[in-house]
Amino acid sequence: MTAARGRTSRPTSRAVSRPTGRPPLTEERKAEIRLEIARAAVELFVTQGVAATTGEQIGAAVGVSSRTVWRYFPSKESCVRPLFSAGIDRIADSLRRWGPGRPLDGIFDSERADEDGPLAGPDRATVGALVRLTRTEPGLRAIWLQTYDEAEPAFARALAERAGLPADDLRPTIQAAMFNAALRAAVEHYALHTADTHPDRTTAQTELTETLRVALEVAAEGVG
Amino acid sequence: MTAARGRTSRPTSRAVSRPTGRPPLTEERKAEIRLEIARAAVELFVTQGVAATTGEQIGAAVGVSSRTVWRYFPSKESCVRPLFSAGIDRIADSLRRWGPGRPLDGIFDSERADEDGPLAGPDRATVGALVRLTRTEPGLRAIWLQTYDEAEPAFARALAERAGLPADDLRPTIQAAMFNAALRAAVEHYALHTADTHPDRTTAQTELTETLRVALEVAAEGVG
DNA sequence: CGACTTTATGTCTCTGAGTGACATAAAGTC
DNA sequence: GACTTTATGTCACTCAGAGACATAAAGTCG
Repeated sequence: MTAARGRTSRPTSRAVSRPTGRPPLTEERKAEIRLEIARAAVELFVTQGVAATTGEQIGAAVGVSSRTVWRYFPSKESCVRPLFSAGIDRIADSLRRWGPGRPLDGIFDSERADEDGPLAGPDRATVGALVRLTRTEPGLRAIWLQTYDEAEPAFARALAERAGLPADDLRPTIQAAMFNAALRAAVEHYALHTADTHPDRTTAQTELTETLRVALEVAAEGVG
Repeated sequence: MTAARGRTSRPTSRAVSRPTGRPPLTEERKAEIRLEIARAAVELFVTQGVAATTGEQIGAAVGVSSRTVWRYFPSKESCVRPLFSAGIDRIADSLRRWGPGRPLDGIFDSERADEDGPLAGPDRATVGALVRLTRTEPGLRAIWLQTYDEAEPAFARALAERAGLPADDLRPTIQAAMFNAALRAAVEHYALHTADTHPDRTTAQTELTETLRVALEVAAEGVG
């Protein structure tokens, strides 16, 4: 197992006089392990299907017992979440850093969408396949939706702040849901229609950026 | 058990010479049973929490074995779906009957939203409580999201048709997702903020209609 | 009425997800 | 090496959910 065995990294900042003993895993290390389990799970889900893969198999693929898998993830399907949430987290960060008064449609190009957008990173192709799997695997679909759903309150807060409204106001709440849904639909559309037609990475990324640009445009226009 | 026992209703139109034997349950009868199980499940979920209620208990509450519960629903949490989907189905019907060229914001008032809108019907209060439960019960949240998610393709087709575009075009797909999300967010906001402040039925319904009107307005405006 | 047929539900059994309790190993301090 | 804390493994358990089969319900036809 390349993953979960031992190997505590040094915590950078000393907490105020921690008692002696084995130092706990850093959050970074935990995230690494989670990601390793996630990749193994996706590999199995794609090749065998979700129902046919057991927690035991997922653990074995990383050299870990099933019990440990459940310590890192609350359910079998949720093992894919780190792959899903990476892209959304980048968008949420972009939105958070975005100042008030500026139009939303500047988010991606200013933030180097080619590298930082959703579906970026080393798992681009994997996540694409995973999103496609969402169509046939209801359990994965649920995780996919849940991942976006959990980002929604943060969007709502940001939009409410920009508009100078209370955080639980109806309008920014609805706008956040719409913004979120537009992004999700765009990523899905990309994964389903244009992903595998462009094996070349840069072309594919350009397509994705264009798709997201349309999403922001439609979000700004509204549904007529 | 008031529910699932026997009692086949007469199929209205004879299928072309069905062979002899016990007639199958009509779809209406099946829907009745599903609804009865759903109500019992919600009752238990609200009072005990989801984790604490077993399939056996749900079945017992309707006088049916757990095996039968799984014949009507694929999972414990999905027992609540009939309550959730009723409102969305009404909206989908409204949208389907809506002619091309007309603005979306006429949907509800013309369709007597007070009686036919989401959260209408005898289960109005129950569904409100259920939507609130969604905040603390991830399993129910997943069903709630899934219910709306499944309505999305129909919305996308309707919008694509209105715009004279192919069904899988990017823009109507995104618009459908936004429209859907706006409705969902509005219903949630209503259930969380204004539902129990108006125990009076008509006042509550008026509030809901107003909330939905805002949702359609925001959907039409877009997120600025 | 009873023989026959089809459907709905119950019973039994099994796999696997997920949890809690406890044992053991890893990785540090003194 | 003694001691402490954390991470993981092992074992035992509950329950969700599915498959196989038996039985009951509800009809038709003689």
